[in-house]
Amino acid sequence: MVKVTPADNNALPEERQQRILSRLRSDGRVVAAELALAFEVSEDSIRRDLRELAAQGLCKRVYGGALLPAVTLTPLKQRRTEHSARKEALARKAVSLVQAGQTLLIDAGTTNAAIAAALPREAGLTVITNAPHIAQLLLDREGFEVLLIGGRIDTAIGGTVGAQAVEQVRRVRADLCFPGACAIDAAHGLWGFDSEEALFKRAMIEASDETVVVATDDKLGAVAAHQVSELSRVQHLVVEHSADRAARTAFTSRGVAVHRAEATAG
Amino acid sequence: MVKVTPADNNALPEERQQRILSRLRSDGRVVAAELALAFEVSEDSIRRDLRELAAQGLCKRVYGGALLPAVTLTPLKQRRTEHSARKEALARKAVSLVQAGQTLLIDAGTTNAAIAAALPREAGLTVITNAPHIAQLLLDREGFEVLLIGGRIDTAIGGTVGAQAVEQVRRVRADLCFPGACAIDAAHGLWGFDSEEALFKRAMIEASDETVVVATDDKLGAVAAHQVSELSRVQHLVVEHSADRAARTAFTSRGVAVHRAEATAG
DNA sequence: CTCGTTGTTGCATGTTGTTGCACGTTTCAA
DNA sequence: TTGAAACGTGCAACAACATGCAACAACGAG
Repeated sequence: MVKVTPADNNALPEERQQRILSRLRSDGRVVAAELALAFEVSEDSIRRDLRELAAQGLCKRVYGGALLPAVTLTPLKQRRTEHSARKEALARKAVSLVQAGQTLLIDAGTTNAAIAAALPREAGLTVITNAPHIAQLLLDREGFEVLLIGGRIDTAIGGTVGAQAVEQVRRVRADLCFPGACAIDAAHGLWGFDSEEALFKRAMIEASDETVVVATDDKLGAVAAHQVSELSRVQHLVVEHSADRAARTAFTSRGVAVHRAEATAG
Repeated sequence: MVKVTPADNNALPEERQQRILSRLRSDGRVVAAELALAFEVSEDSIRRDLRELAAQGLCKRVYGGALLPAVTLTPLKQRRTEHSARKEALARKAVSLVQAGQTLLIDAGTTNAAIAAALPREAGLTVITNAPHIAQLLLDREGFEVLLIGGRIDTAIGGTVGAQAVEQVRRVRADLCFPGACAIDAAHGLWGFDSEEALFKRAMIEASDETVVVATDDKLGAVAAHQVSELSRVQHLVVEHSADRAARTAFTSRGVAVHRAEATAG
């Protein structure tokens, strides 16, 4: 059985590659011959597409078609070591929104790990997180009440997502939540790369009184595949010092309090 | 009964190998003739697949099909770790009880962290743990399926205990469990220092087919405040090389398989 | 409008990977 | 010991592949 989207037959080359990727992500595999039939191009062109996608690490070519790339696409450990000054500046500004005695819901992610590391000790904070790395970090520093969200860990995310995690988040209540931002756009709100991830972030936001989105420049105005929530559920946005002025006012005019991090030394 | 995924019949060659591996991991064994039928290829092709998988150490070929490979101990790499040589020796012996494809329930604790660090990669192991430190350790090494037990983290224990954690453990099933031992006594069984901790360990044992207690010398024959379980629920006991002979036979005579770690170099 | 450039496409070429079969060998159980 | 089933190997047929090339459309500069 071969799915044929109405417009598959006359797609632009780049558009065709996107559609191939989309099929790959939903089915886990694509067959060159089937794609050639669906897009009405020769298998040679399909092979060229797959070659390019593979060069970008977006698929793994195999005899007859392509599969999803091996899960080891995750240099998570490596990413974590990037203690960039920019993320620390963002984290310092984000932490200024936290008040003593509050309960925080902190998502997985390197930016959020920086925030957790910047939290004040001895402020009687309770932190709920789905990331073992963040939990560990806070345990080492002592002085925090830490609650762990259980479930299956997604290695690409570095934390738990999925039904079990969502169910647990629904049973807690937080003052502030820090959903990791994959993309945020003034018109369409907050976005995630992965479906499960987006559902989890949404649950986080619904379990919190206020939401703080901390976004590096590359995430501003971007849009990803799965919507997490409307912008109206976001009360605070923390951006880098270098963030575009127009982008900042776009959020401010929609009722989001925009906080600008200090300029970094470097 | 032979499971047949809808698309098994026309899988790409490499995809077919992945599916074979997947079957192997879930069933523990595969039969060449069945695979040939399911994938609609000749047994020759299946044999070629199994040969390749075996060459990568991902399966063990036997007459008629293939089995999961025997667990190969991780080469003793002299990495700088906080674990003492004694704990590493204990961990190596404990890991030898693990078979490829199994699901393990691992409690918090430094000894258990050493065990987690000694687990073989690429053996298709699923690890369920209540300790963020252990989860983090396995995520960094990659190649493991990790499930996190959520709940409030007890800072003294370094992992989650309490009602929520117990509830989650009740919903999983493991082949082997490693409850951290506070004290173990031939007459009275396994003991914990803390009430909540003991309840959690009991839940772990009840969720597992077999229980392995790994005990340093100081814990042998000791008794603590809260009983975790009778000795009858413990199938394996791993002790140090230096463990008292009388203490060892006391456990052996009660039906517990006692495994003695190698003598440490230092 | 014309021309050159660029990018895409399909085709022809030779190469590589995969498959099933034949044949001789090994394994296992009766 | 014997026979059937499973196995390894070599081989030929075939499908998928990479590469080079020419045709063609889209596009911008002159």
